[in-house]
Amino acid sequence: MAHPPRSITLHDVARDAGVSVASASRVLTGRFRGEAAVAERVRVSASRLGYVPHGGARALITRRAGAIGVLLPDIFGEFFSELLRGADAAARAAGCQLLVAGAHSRPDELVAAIGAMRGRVDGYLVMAPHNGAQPAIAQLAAQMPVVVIGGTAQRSVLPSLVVDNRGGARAVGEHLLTRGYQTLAFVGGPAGNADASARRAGFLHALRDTSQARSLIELPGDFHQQAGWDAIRQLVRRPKLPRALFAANDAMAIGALSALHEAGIRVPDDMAVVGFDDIPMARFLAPSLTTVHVPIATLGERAMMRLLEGVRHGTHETVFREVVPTSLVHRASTGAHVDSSLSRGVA
Amino acid sequence: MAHPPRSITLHDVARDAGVSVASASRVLTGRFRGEAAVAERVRVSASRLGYVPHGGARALITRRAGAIGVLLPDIFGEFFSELLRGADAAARAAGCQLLVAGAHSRPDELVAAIGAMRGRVDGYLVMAPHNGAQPAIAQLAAQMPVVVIGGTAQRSVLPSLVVDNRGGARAVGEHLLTRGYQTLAFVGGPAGNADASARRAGFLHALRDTSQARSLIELPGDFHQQAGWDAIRQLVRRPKLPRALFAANDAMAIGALSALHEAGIRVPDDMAVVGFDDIPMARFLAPSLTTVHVPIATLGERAMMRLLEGVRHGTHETVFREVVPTSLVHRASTGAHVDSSLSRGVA
DNA sequence: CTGAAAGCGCTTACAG
DNA sequence: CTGAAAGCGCTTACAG
Repeated sequence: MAHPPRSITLHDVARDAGVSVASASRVLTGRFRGEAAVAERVRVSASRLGYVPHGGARALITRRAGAIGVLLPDIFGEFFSELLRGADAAARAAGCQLLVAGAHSRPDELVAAIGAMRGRVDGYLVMAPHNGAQPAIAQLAAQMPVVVIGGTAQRSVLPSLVVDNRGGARAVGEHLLTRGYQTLAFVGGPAGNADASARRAGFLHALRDTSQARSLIELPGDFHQQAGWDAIRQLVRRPKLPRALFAANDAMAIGALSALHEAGIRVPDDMAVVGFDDIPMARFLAPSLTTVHVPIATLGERAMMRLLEGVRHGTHETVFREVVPTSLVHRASTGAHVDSSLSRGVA
Repeated sequence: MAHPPRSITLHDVARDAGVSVASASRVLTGRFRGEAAVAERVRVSASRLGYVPHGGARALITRRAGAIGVLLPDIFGEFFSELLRGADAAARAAGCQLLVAGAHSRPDELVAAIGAMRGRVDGYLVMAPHNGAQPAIAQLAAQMPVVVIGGTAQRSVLPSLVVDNRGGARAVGEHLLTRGYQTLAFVGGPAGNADASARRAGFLHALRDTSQARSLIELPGDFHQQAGWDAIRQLVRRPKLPRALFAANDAMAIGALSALHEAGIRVPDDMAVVGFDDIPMARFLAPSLTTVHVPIATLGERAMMRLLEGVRHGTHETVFREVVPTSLVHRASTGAHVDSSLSRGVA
């Protein structure tokens, strides 16, 4: 293992500026109370020598790593880049780094990732929608500030930010019923995924609340586009096509639109399609996708802000549950008017 | 600032196991040569006390941070999550963490992000397609292992992995000409973006190489969906529509498909559309998108692997330029047959 | 093999 | 105000 050439330390800067390391440290951390000229000399030396503080040494003494661990279930799709974008913005505003790890589908992988970050982060932002991950997260939260995003069981006692999945899905059900759709299909999310379950529950709730006659076909899914595609392939084999399809997320709705297009089934004329998430691309689909808007970047940002509060005040015992509201966005895939904001340059 | 309760240190483990910290350290880092029973005692103590090494202290003494800084121009869209996924996989395989920072459009922001990571990373993976960022990166590379992904100027002397933009774009031009399209439009990328320039150059090259009469309309773009949408709005105002559109990336092609759909212009019958990147969603568009395949996750993975090599051997002086090949994928948006791999469950 | 000790680079009481 | 010194938690020559 070759070592990088020994880099410039505070000692070098201090000597160059003719002061003690203590004074140099004070200047550079803004705690210096002496003559301005001396401070200036230190700053000049530091920048001329290209000094950069050693993060590890600083973390050792300040007991603050200056970084937040971000654990994602899997890194793919627009959803996660949006979430990360929000978290990154909030962390940067607080001068904090992001240590990111993705692709944890099994609880033991999550535990391993948590362990690998120990000692180098001040807290964790965790997205682990699978119910099996709960115990590991709860244990972590007992020792460190943790904020969970989405997908916690109802009775969870973890600090968490959750999307109003039930409310959003219920609005979808009501919308479809109001528009007179009687035969419906639902493509679900991964088994054991709390967000997916809540969306299903909300949708069923809306259907139950009506006296209208209606039928519902449920199809399995996993949040990937292919699942939406497969769902349509299943449906076309049936004697009668349902008039509306609700996919538990946008990616599957996109897959469904693709298969419908290929099968020559018109949307929304022959079948209406609704998604969930409102990823940035949803409005640019053909036809544009009616979906439940989730403020994804804001979700990441809020979660990070609350986590940083906990880190700052050492109050990681505080349990809270903040629900982020959702709203149904009517677009062309359910026959609504085309979203006019497009022409106003909203990206 | 509240401090977390002082955590378990190696000292605690050593005392609990009845050995010196040196021996405890040796056991835990696999350098212990004594009795197996002693080693076992240390391991038991460590796990019972919930010991986790302090990353900062370890970095201080080993001069290895165990993390790689990843600098992205902006975190959005499927492209970046794919790239990150590949980089994450390679880093994890090497037991390395990812310190991620995004949204650097201006060179000075990039410099700031680099500075903030100094002392806590062993190397940098940089994606900074804007030409103005070159000097900052070159300076960085003189001191630390760096690998640049995509978008470097032709004569760059930085270790880099670049996509074969020219070749891919040229194939698009040739394909369109071969199919007899004579009136073409091109939507470019951001000004000063090296990837975008190379794609334009490759496309123009193909058009120049033919004796066929043809016309080309160039439209400005910025890699966002909206730009593709706007491009179509521009084109429909003209007296005559071009027969084929090439967008410098998939996001803009998606925006174009959306606007074409809304305008009632059929794809590919009235206008063929081609993108670049082959993001996972491309095959699920309606119609499915003909585009240039870029192995995005592989790109991130390869780049990380080469970077880690440099870190391991301290050979960050080695300059290389690895070109990742691209290939044109024919789908429905240019009238090709529908991609049959869909039905084989490829997500 | 094993432990006492030095030292990585930094910040911060503690004296002066 | 300012500097010498202690010490954060760890690894690794160096003796024994």
